[in-house]
Amino acid sequence: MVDLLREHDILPTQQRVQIAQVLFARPQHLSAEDVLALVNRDRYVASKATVYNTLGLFATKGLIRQVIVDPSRVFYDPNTSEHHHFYNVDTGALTDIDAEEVRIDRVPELPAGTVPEGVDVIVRVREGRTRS
Amino acid sequence: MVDLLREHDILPTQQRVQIAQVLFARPQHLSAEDVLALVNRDRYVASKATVYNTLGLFATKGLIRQVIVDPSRVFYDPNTSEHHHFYNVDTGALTDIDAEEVRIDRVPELPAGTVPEGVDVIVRVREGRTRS
DNA sequence: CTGCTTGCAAAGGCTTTGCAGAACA
DNA sequence: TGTTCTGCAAAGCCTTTGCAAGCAG
Repeated sequence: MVDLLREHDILPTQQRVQIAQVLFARPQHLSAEDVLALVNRDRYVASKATVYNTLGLFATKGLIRQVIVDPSRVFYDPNTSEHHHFYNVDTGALTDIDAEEVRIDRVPELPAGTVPEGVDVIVRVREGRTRS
Repeated sequence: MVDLLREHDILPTQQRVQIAQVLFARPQHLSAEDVLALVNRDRYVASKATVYNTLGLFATKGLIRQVIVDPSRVFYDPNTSEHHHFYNVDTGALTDIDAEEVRIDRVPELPAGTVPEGVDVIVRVREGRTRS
């Protein structure tokens, strides 16, 4: 974990290591509030300010990725490889979609003077019986 | 404009008609704050509360569409036909992508018990010289 | 008239910030 | 030791809400 941080030019402090461990414990999508709660579950590790600052830092350094699907909060995804998301608008559940499952036939020319940064595909779903 | 509202089961009040006129003046992507400013530009038409409530109502009724690309604010798009967006993370500029320009080869099976709600494709770009 | 809508101001949720003290190389 | 990080509390932003007065049908 310490090495992972170093590889991304992040000084591995106590708090950052603990926060990274929470994020990378398994593939998941956590809000800042989730991370704050999890990192301090057993014993006090980091303040709210530190959690927010650290998540922002990790995202900037490319260690994790922001998932923007809900205007009320940002989710953080430890999986930075190309993939997409289902978002259940009723429950808030966020699920991965493999990159291969979505073929983007080709994106039009980018606006002048811009370079690509990434492509997000969000498939919104809601609770409901599939007509069958 | 009045008819457009009626078709969507929206009681066409003064404020709602004015707000709709701002939104549908041309294809564009406006934040709530933008709408508030535009609708009151010449003379006072609607309060902040009414603008927010009205935008929410219009979105719920399918008259306009929310575009969620920035955690700090929601954009409203009068174009409800299938299409996608470029988002310039440096300038905040939002541009349309025609639906035909992006072919989604097929989305994987939806999570159990859910029905599709919509697909959003966001191509994030940033300022930069295209290496050429 | 009766119900829905509006507006004000206050509250709310999430996130950022200023600054002093603590940790790090 | 010099620099960077942490934490607290306060501030900030966008958005929602409660409630009384006003408008629509």
